[in-house]
Amino acid sequence: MALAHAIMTALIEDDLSGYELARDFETSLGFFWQASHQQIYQELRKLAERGWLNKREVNQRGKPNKIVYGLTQPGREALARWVYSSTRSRPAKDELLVKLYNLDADNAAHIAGEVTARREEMMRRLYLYEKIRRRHYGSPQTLPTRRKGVYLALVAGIRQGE
Amino acid sequence: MALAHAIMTALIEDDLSGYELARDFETSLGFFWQASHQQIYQELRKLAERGWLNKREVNQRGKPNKIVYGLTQPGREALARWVYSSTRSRPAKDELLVKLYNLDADNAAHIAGEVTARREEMMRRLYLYEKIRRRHYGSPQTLPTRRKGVYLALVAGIRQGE
DNA sequence: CGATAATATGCAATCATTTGCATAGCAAGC
DNA sequence: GCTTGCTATGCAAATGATTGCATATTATCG
Repeated sequence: MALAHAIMTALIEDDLSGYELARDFETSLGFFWQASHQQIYQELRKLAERGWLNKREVNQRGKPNKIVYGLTQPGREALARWVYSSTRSRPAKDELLVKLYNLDADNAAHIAGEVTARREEMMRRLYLYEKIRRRHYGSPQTLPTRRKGVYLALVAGIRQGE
Repeated sequence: MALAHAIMTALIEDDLSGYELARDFETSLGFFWQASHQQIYQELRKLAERGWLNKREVNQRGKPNKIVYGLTQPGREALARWVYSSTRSRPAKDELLVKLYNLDADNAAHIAGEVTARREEMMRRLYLYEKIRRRHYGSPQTLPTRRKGVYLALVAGIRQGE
């Protein structure tokens, strides 16, 4: 049930709609936990039913209305408990590395192309994360505790990407 | 359908039983694609039905009989085609980094413990992979093409682990 | 002889995730 | 007026993966 907790984590500081969550999951937290909008919408409803999130509809001008979710007290408590649960390290599944096991003279050019594409995508991502780090985490020692954790996750993500 | 192709990849050079595959998936290829024995047994039967693998029962002394699977010619062709299909980069889901977003004074010690455990596990793994690299991939330039690919995957895995 | 452990395979239920489709409001540009 | 694109939410079906259980053979140790 880690998606639920990833969503709640994204809601620690701000209330967000499903659409906003899905968008944010492509950056920031999405570096460590990706989810499609279908998954997110479903999970949000489940979490609201369970009482871990509250929902309110927000009327907007120029845009369709949205449903904004926020952490409830029981939600915050469940999240705090989850941190103490045992972490199962999900495997990093990577098709590209499996393809490398199939390298031969015929497919070498294709695989090299895929590796290049992967590297370029990662470089774009690293550029974005580096920018975030400089802008928001310039002096990590002075950050409040929770933000230090986010900083560490960011640095870990950058290292891994490199 | 990447599990199917990961399994076939594991069978490129050697015929293996489900049990042996499951064991191997904990090392080598399993660094890039993990699967439980239930998944593997099911997938093996599906692949055999589709004609991509052949199966034969092997009587053993001192152990229960096993069913050994091998790549058929259609299987090899399907695998070769798969290499050219587009790679969807599966996200690296990592609960531990999500937990870091929840860092506070209360849980800091617990999270630090989990980070340490992760690092130690990774160090053990890196030690193993380093050993494999030295023993089997000492002079990568002289390897046949396919083994060069495996070498590159190994190095990528080591770098990522570090 | 009994317990334990490794080998070896499998079913059934549930949960997680993806894929494909569907709808709808409004803005901006042609 | 039409198309395109972004915002916003959702259903249904299929696939992928985990969890819990079940079974059986043989070796080894006490």
